[in-house]
Amino acid sequence: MSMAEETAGTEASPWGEVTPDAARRLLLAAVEAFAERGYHATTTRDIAGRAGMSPAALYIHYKTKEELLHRISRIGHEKALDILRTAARAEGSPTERLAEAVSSFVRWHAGGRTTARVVQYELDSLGPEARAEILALRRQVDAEVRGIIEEGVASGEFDVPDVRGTTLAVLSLCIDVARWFNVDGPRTPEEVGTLYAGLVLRMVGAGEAAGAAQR
Amino acid sequence: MSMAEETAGTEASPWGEVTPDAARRLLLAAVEAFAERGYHATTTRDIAGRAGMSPAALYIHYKTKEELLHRISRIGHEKALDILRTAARAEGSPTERLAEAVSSFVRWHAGGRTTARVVQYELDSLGPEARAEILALRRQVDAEVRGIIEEGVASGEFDVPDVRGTTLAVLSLCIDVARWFNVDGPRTPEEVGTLYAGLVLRMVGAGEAAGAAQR
DNA sequence: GATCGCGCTAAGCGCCCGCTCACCCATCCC
DNA sequence: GGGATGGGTGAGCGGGCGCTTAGCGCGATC
Repeated sequence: MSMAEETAGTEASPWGEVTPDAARRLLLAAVEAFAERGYHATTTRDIAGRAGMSPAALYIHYKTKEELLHRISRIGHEKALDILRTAARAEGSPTERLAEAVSSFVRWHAGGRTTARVVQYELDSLGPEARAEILALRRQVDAEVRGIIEEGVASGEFDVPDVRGTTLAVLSLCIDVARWFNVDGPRTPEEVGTLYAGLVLRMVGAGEAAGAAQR
Repeated sequence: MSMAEETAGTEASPWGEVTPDAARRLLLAAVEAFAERGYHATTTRDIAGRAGMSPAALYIHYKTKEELLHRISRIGHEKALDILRTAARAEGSPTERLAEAVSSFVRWHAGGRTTARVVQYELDSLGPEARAEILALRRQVDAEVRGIIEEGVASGEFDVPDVRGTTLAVLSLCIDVARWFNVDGPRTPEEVGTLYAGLVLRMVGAGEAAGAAQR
């Protein structure tokens, strides 16, 4: 009832694919609760209550509380991967594509902080098989960013001595936005995205070549 | 019994000041448990068991489970602040001091990943008053790093359009090391510290001035 | 308009949580 | 040697947890 405006601030929350309606409401309630208090501190009674249902209703749509987290995590990672893939496979130089990848990835983590928090920080609460599935998605995320950086190195635009380490650092920087970003703070997701894209280009040495060309 | 080698790998864990001995063993057990499973998923029975004591023994030394987390968090933040202060107030140019600050801060997060994880990621599990106290320490941490960057801008060594935002990004980058660093992984804390110091110097535009001077 | 099936609820099971309490046993002071 | 002190234990409390089950209301079907 109070979460109807969810579609407004966030960039088109990807929960549209979840059906039926009651299952989606429960998932949305779980995302909110997990983000606020963490998975283990959230009770099934709390989730059901936020969705306006009785505790037992949850188990009609999901086998366990963990299945809720698993579904949230998979959908979230797929969305994150989709964002990076779109940026990585767009037209343009590695510099342009890296900037777009970072800024859109950061925008997602800042704007959809609620979801991103759960997706990025509750991984350990999953069981072994579910975690393994999510880790495979993470490896694809890493490969996507590493690909852009490698292309930039190959083209001479970037100067990166340690590609794997720098990829790790870039992703780490973006992901941690979900931890500290505050919706009531002074910065919009767009501003943070722009700031971070600039910082990352410096990290890969993209400014130097551009600067040298200008001189 | 199995945690006697704690002093080996880690850089002189700061728990020496905690007395008596039983209280320190409980604190150490709590750090391990909180880092592995999170605060809410850890039971007092688990903590006491790791320390080789009965569940009731915990309440002789600590009023509640939360007091354990509070103590860990305060000691950890004080140690982190101490590390940054030492680097910030050393002799040398802003470039040298920023590099030393980042590399030592990162070494602490990687080497003492167990402690750092609890310190950096379980803040929300504290009550309002305890959290407020810790947040004050965090503001001092931020001010220390911002100070170095401001000096570098003033001296012309750095080129930083957004000092507050860049400070945030630098700290975020360092802190997130505690999330992904793996002791069994390919990198030592020293290597990550060196890598990150280089990346941060690029973020503040320190390479440019040096590069320009070399040309 | 009776039947069926599905989404949902009320009630509650068994378990384990944080925490307490009555008591134990070394050590130390006199 | 007797008594106080303080770190420690075993048993257990009230309560809240994840999850189950019996049954209810209601729209679709014929």
